[in-house]
Amino acid sequence: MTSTKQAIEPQGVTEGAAGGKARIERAAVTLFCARGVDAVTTREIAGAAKISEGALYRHYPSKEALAQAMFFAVHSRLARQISLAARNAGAVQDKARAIVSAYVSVADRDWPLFAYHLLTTHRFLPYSSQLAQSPEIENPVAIVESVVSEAMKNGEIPSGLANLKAASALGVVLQAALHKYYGRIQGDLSLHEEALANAVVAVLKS
Amino acid sequence: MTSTKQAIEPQGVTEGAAGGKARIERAAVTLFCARGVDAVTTREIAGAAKISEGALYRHYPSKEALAQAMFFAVHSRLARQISLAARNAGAVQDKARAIVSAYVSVADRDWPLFAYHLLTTHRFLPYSSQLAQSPEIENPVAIVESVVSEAMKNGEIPSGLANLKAASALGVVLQAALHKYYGRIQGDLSLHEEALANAVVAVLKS
DNA sequence: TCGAAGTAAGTAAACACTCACTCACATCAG
DNA sequence: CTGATGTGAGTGAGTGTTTACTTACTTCGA
Repeated sequence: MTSTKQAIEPQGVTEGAAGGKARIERAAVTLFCARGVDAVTTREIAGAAKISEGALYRHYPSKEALAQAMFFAVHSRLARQISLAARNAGAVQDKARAIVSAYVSVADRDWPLFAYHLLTTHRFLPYSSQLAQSPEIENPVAIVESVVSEAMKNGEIPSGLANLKAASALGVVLQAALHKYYGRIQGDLSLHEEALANAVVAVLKS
Repeated sequence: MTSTKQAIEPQGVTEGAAGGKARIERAAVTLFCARGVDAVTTREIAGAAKISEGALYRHYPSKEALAQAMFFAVHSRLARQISLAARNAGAVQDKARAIVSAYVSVADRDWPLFAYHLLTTHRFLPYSSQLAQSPEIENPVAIVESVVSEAMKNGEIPSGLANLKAASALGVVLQAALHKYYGRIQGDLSLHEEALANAVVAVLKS
């Protein structure tokens, strides 16, 4: 138990010990959330992480690279978990519940990091299509859209605009997360997993 | 018809003619959306508005004041329309439909301005509680929460956490708007008013 | 002893904002 | 009608400060 890496998840960014790099990442994510990437200075990040400004550049070549790395750490984790959830279950309802479960568990596992992703998506999405690791399917939104689209073809849910329905379903969960960030909802998101899943299913069937 | 001011709404910010101030506002909102308030320079705004940097300061005392003014222009318009919608109708379903209608009509009336509001809410919400024009009720989110809360008391919808349900209901509409901004949904939001309203009602009843 | 991690003091560029001045256009006393 | 006076909007070249990033040097654990 002492040296085994416990590698179910590859010990994600910013989690675990308090090494210099981890402290930088935690400080950066918290500050970026509170004031926005562009308004936070490298001096502030270094100060909050209790290292000098120069040391920051031992770990990341630029502020932008740090901001990007933090974003894609959650983004790819989300994509992986959701893709898995979408593959496993059978009926749409089950897939929906599994996807909601994946979202809230990623959010609760590292809330500051998830909040950062939530608040800065529109800043980094352009990069996402540039990089295009997998053809397009490694994007949480795209995965949800394809699940909805298939369920419409199967006649499991009323047909309509898959894009729109996917957006609405996602919104149920993401806005709840946002309201948690604003302090309007307390406690772990997983406390509300049941209610959120029910709401998502209701949207899909509407 | 030639000289009457047609003043149903007080000819909102950035709408109408192409005067210097209006050009500044349109340019600023567009740039702020695309790259974020902090990343956009005053020189860029002036350039896009085809005036000099100095002229910008004849109309607004600072870049931040300009950004704030644009935000609260939509924020208060939204609050007014939603408050009206919430007051008029009787049953929750009707209120929900009226509120959705208010959202999409504000969004369609001046989409760039609405998109700016959508993308920068988390930046300006702190100010909103500082200013606190009306005790708290002039906030779109708070209005929706109180509608949900009352409907729960009346037994119109299953009881539960009003905050959570309000967030989920709002998410249905706001995420759809976001997806329109990302280009995943085309055309005016009002094209989807019916579908969105149905989804919101489904969430409330879930 | 060697390299990764840290420090303190830079530097050049970019930024928000200012300032002295111009200009087109009202207003209106003589 | 006309010339003086005022005004709101515009210009463009600054100004001081702040910023991301660099560099030369130190520390220290394996």
